[in-house]
Amino acid sequence: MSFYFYNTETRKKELFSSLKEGEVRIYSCGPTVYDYAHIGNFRSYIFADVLRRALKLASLRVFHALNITDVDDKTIQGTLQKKPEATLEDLREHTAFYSRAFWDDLRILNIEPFDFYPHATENIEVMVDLIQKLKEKGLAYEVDGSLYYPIAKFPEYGRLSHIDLSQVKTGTRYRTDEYTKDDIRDFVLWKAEPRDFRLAWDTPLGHGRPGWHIECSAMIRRIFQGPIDIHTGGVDLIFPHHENEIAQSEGAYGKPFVRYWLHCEHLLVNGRKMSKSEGNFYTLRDLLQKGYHPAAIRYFLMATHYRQKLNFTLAALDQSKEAVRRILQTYLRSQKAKTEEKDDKKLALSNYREGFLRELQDDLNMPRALAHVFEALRQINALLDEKEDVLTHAEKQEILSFFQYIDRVLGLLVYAHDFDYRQDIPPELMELLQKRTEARKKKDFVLADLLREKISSQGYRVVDTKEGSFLEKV
RNA sequence: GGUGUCGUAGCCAAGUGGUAAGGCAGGGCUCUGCAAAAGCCCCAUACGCCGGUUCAAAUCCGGCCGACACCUCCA
Repeated sequence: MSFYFYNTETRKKELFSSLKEGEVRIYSCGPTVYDYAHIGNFRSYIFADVLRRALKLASLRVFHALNITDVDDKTIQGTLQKKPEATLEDLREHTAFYSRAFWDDLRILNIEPFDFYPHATENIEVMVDLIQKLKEKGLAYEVDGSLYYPIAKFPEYGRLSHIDLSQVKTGTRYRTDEYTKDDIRDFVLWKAEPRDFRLAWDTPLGHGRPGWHIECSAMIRRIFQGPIDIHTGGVDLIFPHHENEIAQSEGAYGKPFVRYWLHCEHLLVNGRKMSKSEGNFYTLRDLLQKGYHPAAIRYFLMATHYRQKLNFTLAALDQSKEAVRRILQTYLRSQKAKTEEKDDKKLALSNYREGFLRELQDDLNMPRALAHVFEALRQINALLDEKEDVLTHAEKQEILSFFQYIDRVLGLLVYAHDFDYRQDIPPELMELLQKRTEARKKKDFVLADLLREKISSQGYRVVDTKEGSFLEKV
């Protein structure tokens, strides 16, 4: 069994093979740390997470980098706003704040740590080297100290985004006369800054700072020393960002750069792209504050196929929570099941397990993978019903190992505790429950129901089972 | 204007030539003093509209309608 991925460059689902057998090198475009990331951004990181987890589930070794853009117009602007005389140290402080917020968010969403987190500001030299290489090859020209890439000299420019350059609009959306570039579609490699501007570096290229696109090309080179297998990002990066990366990397090294380009579709709000500039975004913090659970958010973001636009609504988040609850409820129930001394086994989950992986291998078809999970849940619950929560060791093992297996990709079990409501009950409520139990024994149902209402008014519900009564926080 | 994507049940969402996965909601049942919770079962003759190809189409082709995205910083 092998993976198939939809490659943006060929617009086809292709059989995946890595450069080095058994190993996969991935680079995912990460955040610019000028503000809190919104959950649309996180869709793309969850996608990267699911990708790496799926590859690992299939026993491949993954080397995965996520870059942190910590210098650009926005980070500089933010720093200067706080302190007009800001230095690079201030820039670092400013971006460190949002970096930390970003790490927190990744952890909250249970996104596995990546292997490399290259920061742009820590790779200035590498970028300078790359730009110099481009200069040597005649793939950079200077205007007023800044360096630009002449796309006319890279004949394959446009092959990723399938943009026909002759069709690109000119004159209407650009005011051509404002540009000093030879061709308005050329992009900047190095931006020269005035001597007294302190948020810049002194390099052999002069005093200035790198253009945005160069960082990915340079850092990929530094980390992987050559071509990579998979490059991911949101669809909005296809053009021009990734197109420019290709021009830079292949232009400089004359070798293929990326084997498979995978792009994740946008998260929408009311049918429109969630974005900072539109102002229609939610951060993870916003949603947590509204009381939504990280597990519901993680599930919501990964349950739809990554190449499908996904419309965000709070109602959809509620639906996701119910789905997660169902998964975790069954997990907890299985975990709590008693065992009996028999060695027969009345269920086999291997079909679901194999189906789960098979669907993921088909271009990460998570909706189908999840369908297998829910079908398995039905089997498991039916067995637990039939055997009144007493399983054989073999059965319990089969079930728990199934959960462990799917969770290597789903990453939901860490939240199970939060869905196990029967804990941390205030003592006074336990007393009321006790009184109710006594009332029921005496068949004083009027009093019992009164006590139940009292408890529920406190935000807890009474759950009667064969083993006795419990309280759950609603 | 160029390049693409999408339109499937009340909602979310797979399927892309062989007769509609899954989730949420809803209904029924089991359990219960009654409830609740939980579980099980049921729930689209139908895939935006109109034509065409085919033994067979949600799936391929053509047209139309609607929505969105990229072409500008953006995951």
